[in-house]
Amino acid sequence: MGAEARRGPRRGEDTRAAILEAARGEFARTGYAATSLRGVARAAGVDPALVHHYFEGKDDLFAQSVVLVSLPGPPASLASQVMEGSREEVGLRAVRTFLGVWEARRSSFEALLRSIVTSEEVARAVREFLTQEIFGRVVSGLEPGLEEQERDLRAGLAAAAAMGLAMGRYVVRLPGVADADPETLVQRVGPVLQGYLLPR
Amino acid sequence: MGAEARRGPRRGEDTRAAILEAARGEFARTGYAATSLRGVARAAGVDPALVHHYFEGKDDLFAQSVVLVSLPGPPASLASQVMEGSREEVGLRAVRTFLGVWEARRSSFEALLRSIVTSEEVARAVREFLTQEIFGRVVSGLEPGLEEQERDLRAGLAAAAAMGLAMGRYVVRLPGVADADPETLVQRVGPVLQGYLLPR
DNA sequence: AGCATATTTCATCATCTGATGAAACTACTC
DNA sequence: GAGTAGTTTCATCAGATGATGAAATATGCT
Repeated sequence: MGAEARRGPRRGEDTRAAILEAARGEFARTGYAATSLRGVARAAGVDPALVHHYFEGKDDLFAQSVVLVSLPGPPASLASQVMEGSREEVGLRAVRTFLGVWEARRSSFEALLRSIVTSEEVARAVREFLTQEIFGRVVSGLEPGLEEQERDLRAGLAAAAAMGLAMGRYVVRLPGVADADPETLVQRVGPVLQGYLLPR
Repeated sequence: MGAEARRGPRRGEDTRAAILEAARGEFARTGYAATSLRGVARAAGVDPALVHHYFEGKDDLFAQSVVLVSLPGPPASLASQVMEGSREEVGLRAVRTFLGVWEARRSSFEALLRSIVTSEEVARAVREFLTQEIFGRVVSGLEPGLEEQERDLRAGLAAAAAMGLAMGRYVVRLPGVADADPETLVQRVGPVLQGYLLPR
């Protein structure tokens, strides 16, 4: 007998934080659509109703646990961080910046990555973020007055290269890419982004 | 009154094919985990039990509708198709070959792509296919006797670039990449794969 | 002490999921 | 025409899911 869980607060435990942490893990494992609130509750060792007590629903939980954490700051500062310095090394700086952000927030970034595919909303957000906020600004900054089609192509190819690197390293875990030293990747992939952003 | 659906065969309709087609569409929209057999049945305008009548279960349906169709033939022939020709244009041929296969089987390929993220099994299969069957062979063929680490890195980077292109074009639909003419992509991305596979 | 507030659990809903067995129906063979 | 095999629908199951409202408990305030 006895194993009935007592109700009421448990001292010294930050349940909300535990739920957030568990949610990040679940979203990172299976993506938005396949993650269940009950699964999150189970992973957090908590009653499912508690998840609803702290968050409005699945959308809100995803926003709080993943999206808010994935961004290190305002997008514009990311873009300008990439732009700052010599034109010949934009590519290197871009890869270095991204890898830095990704590695530092690995699990929430992985969750975001896995959710691109399951949720059209997330896909749209990532598309707009990458093309408008980041690479669009960078390309326009490097070469103002470029016609729209060429600008989109350059920004898109750079974004695709970045996504490929992310997918290969965190989702598919390609040997050689998943276990490479970050700076190795910067040296190899940097010139590629450079070529996309500022052809010859 | 009247609206009860009659049982028994419907002449002239290939129901199994309709289910396969609907399944491909659903898997392509939301990936393996988020696709339900009932959703497939609904999309095919068919009773859910019929899906079970024709297929063993979700795994089987996925295998029949997506996996079997995604491969144009034995992997080895894909690899040799890429190798055939001048060394200086392996990159171009690789991108051209892949884009050709993808465009021709777009919806089943999209389903595969979306399922990489939701199913660890699919991810493993894709990883092994890309690194061992395709780019592993290509790199080894181009430069035999390369040490394992370097071979994995080159193959992995090439695979990552290909996946990025696929994600950008079919899943995230980056403007500039999603709507580009295939040959434009070949011309821009080809040199990148070339650089990964055969550095300088 | 007593009271208010926030936290946690329980019980329950309607809905969806994959799955199965049986019944109705059609088309074909003899 | 009777019978058989294959196709389709229906009824139903157990389990999971998102969600809600109410009860129980602990903590902090006065």
